[in-house]
Amino acid sequence: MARLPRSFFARDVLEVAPDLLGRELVRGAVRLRITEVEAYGPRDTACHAHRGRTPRNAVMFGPPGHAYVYLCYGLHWMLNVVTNAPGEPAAVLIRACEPVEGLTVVRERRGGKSGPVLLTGPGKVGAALGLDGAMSGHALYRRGQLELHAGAPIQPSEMVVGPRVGIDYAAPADREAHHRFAIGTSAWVSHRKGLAPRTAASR
DNA sequence: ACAAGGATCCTCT
DNA sequence: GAGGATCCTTGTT
Repeated sequence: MARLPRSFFARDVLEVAPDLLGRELVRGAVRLRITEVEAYGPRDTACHAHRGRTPRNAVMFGPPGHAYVYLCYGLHWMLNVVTNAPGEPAAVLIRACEPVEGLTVVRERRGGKSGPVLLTGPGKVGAALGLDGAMSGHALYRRGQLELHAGAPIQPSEMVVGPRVGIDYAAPADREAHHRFAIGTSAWVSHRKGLAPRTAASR
């Protein structure tokens, strides 16, 4: 299966995020279909980069198509995909996936669990892929340790949207913005209550 | 050099 | 629904 080209990522984060649904993350024997994402962009107080460039978030200011991996709460590694033009910090957080291949390895990395609890949450996705800080900055469009394959994009009618999770520190408008996107028909989605079909008015 | 807090997860109740 | 785990990043002294 084909990797997504670098040009795929060189668009606005709000365009790339929903387009990542149905795409596939590949690391070794593990292949995961993306089911839920969140967009974090420039002029967004929920984004790690909103106060400017720091050692941690520098990757977000770099070229699109690279992984931004960071440690959350001291123990969870989170995977983001950098978008937009260089100098314009933005990234898509991968919040949930559905296993396609390598379920045995995923179970091992996730403490022997099974079912949606395996992969519904950004820390779980990071664990299932065996990620850590060494993967931050890695180019996803090249052949390598971690790749992003084209898979199959979803139908617009399958998509549900809602506010992002765990960003109480952000400005009200950013907290309420519907920047979370998921596959409504999938069981592999976290915090489903906050999600609903996109209305005509919100497009 | 220090203190505060975090884009979460798991286990209990 | 609540609380602890666990440690890095950041802003401040």
